[in-house]
Amino acid sequence: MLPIANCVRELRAENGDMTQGELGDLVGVTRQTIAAIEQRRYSPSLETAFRIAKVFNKSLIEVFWFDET
Amino acid sequence: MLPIANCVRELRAENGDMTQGELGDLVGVTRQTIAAIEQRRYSPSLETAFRIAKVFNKSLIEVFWFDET
DNA sequence: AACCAATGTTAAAGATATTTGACATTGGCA
DNA sequence: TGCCAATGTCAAATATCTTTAACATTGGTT
Repeated sequence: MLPIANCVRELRAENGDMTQGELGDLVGVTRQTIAAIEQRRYSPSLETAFRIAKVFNKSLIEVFWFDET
Repeated sequence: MLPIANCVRELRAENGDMTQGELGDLVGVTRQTIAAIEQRRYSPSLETAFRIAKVFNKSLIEVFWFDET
């Protein structure tokens, strides 16, 4: 498993059941990229991480963090 | 210019004049990678950004930020 | 049951990050 | 002056992220 965890899926749910596609459009990436990030198949670029956090009005470190364990 | 700025060079100076090579060793990347990040030739991966911040006991967002302008 | 939106998933191609090895430049110090 | 460490820089190779296109699965609704 990649060392970086996130709560993107939860944030989508909390924000009016936003879909992966809608979030991708707001961030400027595809829905497959959002899916891969949520499933931790890879961690996003720093730029994509900043943009995702901004959509939810959160700081990057509230959305992404190092997963100890 | 890339949209993400950082204060890595300043942090190295504040921490006993740490060299690019020493920081690279601590982070697990090469000195060329540190040089490229400082010069904003590209922005690091999210993982590399987290590791750099940790070396200086800083939060990622204290070391890297979106450069408005 | 049939339909439809959302999500899972994969392969191939493209873009970007990182490494490796090499050589140039600079500044301090013996 | 000559040496040496630190940094700048470049090209080629490798790794990782992202896109595009396609098809499968799931769950809800009519």
